[in-house]
Amino acid sequence: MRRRTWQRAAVQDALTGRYDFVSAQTLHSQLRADGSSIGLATVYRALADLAEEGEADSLRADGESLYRACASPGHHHHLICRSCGRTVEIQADDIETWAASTAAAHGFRDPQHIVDVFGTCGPCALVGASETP
Amino acid sequence: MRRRTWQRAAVQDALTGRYDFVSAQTLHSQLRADGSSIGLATVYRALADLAEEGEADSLRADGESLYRACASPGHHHHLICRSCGRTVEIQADDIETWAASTAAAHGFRDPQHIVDVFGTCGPCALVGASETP
DNA sequence: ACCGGTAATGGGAACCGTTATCAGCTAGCA
DNA sequence: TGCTAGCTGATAACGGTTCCCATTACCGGT
Ligand SMILES: [Mn+2]
Ligand SMILES: [Mn+2]
Ligand SMILES: [Zn+2]
Ligand SMILES: [Zn+2]
Repeated sequence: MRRRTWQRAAVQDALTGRYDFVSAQTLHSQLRADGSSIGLATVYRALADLAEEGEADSLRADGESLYRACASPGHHHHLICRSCGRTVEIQADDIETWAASTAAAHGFRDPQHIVDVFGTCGPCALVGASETP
Repeated sequence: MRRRTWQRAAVQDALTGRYDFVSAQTLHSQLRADGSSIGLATVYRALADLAEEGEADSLRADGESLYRACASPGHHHHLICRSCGRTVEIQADDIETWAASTAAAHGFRDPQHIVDVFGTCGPCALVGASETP
């Protein structure tokens, strides 16, 4: 069974309180700055568990894993600001059927797909690439 | 200017001689096994250069960069076998326009997208997940 | 409330892919 | 055939992640 610890709750709360994708190390720093004594390894474990349970989405960018507590419960994709990390959740049935039919057309079974769109969001485009509103 | 060394040629040849995505370390091991004295750092540099020149495509999987000498010169995506790495190059104009319009619809500029499909190819489905034909 | 077992924690070491360093080498050119 | 700037490769360093393991604390049973 999976025990409920204040550390897991803290990670989940910190994640839910953000609008962007965040790394384990960033989240750990934030928690420490807020006075928590949580360990880095625990943050890694909690995020991995949340992702496994479907409570968080994860993606890899710049060689690190980023996590986000998504509002949409089902399968969806992301439109992510390169500058500030602001994320929009995207539902696209066309993509789902395209991926499935493309795989089938080439004799590939059990298709999965990775679809992510990156760009510069409106606020970041105004302010310039350096700051992060 | 960029010099032409036997090391770069060896990396390019080794890459062209494969049908799958490979890591720098795997390619280095293969070259060494074939009698070459090429260094690991050189393989990393050569692959990075080939990718920059558009001679090779790269993607990240399981925390490592994989490279492939693609036949299609322009922008395209990949259908990749999880088991053996066999890769099919995919052209999908629908996806291109979808990604661009989705980004624009949410006020995101300079959109880029990552679209990869993974599955089990025909031969691998027959043989079972353990072997790699 | 009190155990007892057992999953979870956390600090540090280990791991692993990748990049930086730098002395020696060599492709390309006059 | 020399010059020289770019290239090579052994090794050290780096950064994110995972492992290790002694200690802690959650939780079901009493
Ligand atoms: Mn999808
Ligand atoms: Mn595309
Ligand atoms: Zn932004
Ligand atoms: Zn296959």
